[in-house]
Amino acid sequence: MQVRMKNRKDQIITLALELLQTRGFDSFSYQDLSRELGITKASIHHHFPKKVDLGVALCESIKRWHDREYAKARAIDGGALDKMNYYINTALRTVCGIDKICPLSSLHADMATLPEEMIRVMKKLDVEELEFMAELLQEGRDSGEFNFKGSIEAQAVLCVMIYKGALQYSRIHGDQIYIDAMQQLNILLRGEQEAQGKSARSA
Amino acid sequence: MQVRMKNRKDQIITLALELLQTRGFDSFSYQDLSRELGITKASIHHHFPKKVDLGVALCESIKRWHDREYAKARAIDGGALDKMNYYINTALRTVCGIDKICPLSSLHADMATLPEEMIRVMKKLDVEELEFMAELLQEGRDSGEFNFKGSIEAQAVLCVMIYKGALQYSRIHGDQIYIDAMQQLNILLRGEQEAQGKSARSA
DNA sequence: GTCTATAAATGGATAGAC
DNA sequence: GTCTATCCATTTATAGAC
Repeated sequence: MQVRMKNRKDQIITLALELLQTRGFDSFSYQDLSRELGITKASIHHHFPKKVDLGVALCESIKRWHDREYAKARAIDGGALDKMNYYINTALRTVCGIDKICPLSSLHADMATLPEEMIRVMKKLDVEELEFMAELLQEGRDSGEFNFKGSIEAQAVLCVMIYKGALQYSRIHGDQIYIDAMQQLNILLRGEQEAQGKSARSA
Repeated sequence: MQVRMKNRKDQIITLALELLQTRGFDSFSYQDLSRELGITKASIHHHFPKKVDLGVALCESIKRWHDREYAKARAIDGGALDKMNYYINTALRTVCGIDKICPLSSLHADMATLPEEMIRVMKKLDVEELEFMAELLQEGRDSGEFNFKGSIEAQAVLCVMIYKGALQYSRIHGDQIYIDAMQQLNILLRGEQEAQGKSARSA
């Protein structure tokens, strides 16, 4: 599956990220990593002495992923909806596959048991994601592509909750619920306009 | 805090539910329960031999809570929005307080590690919640109180994702994000109408 | 960087006395 | 229904050899 090309540290992070998204930070162990990588627990401890070290590395990895995907989305040749679509339905959807949730959602759920260091980064990642959404919403509203009511900030909050929730629910109830949620989000953003034809039907 | 009036079994369930909402099913132990209740682990095992037994009891408790609150909401003397408001902003918001998430959201996050028995009930609870939302949305649309676009089912999915997400985010980022999300949900449901005055401003 | 070995603590669980 | 005592597996973590 994975073309053994990265160094061990990156291999561990890649696998740990996957386990974070499927089981949660508390619910995967050094033993899980050791088994799947074919090295001992002690070796993992060599790269990440304490689990919190691994946790912080995971947060940093998520941060890099975010920055990379925000940049790719911004570079999309198209409107705000195209950019948002790329981020949600290509970028996020791809790292989640059929059985994983957004890594940030996973951290949210484990909040009460996470070390303080991880909480701080997690909060920052949340804020950055909301700012990115707000940026796209502003762009879409300015261009006339979007027609939602209410403040940009409140709408950004709504968007994030919807697509993260859709990923969580689709893991349990299958693809259709994700499709439903995304289609409804589309309608919601476009406001008065039609979903497909963009043909304004002003009463 | 808790007026020692219920039997042990109920005391355990009450506390376990709280721990489920704060830490997640995998991340609280018989030891946690034992410590806070002042009885030994062995005593807890007497009431719930295996943890899955406790888990199933928790699911059943959530189910009873749901049925009770759905009934109370339906009995509200008012429109669909009042009923929805009761369920979300009174019932759910109260059991979550400032530091807890919706118990069903907690189970969602732990999905990969939960025993099959719990998954089955969890799915059923999800479906029932979506049906309840759909019922309120239908009522509101019929009465003209709501003006959202798209199918009832898709909109129900959206609502659930929004209020559950709002509870998760507010635990991390404080009340304001919850208020923002709820206000935006309100606007979204009323559609063309104004949020407060209900004065139709049909262009 | 990886291993063996091992420690110390925790978690789920059971047996049997009171 | 609650306790003491105990078991076994797992988890995080460290020491030290190769």
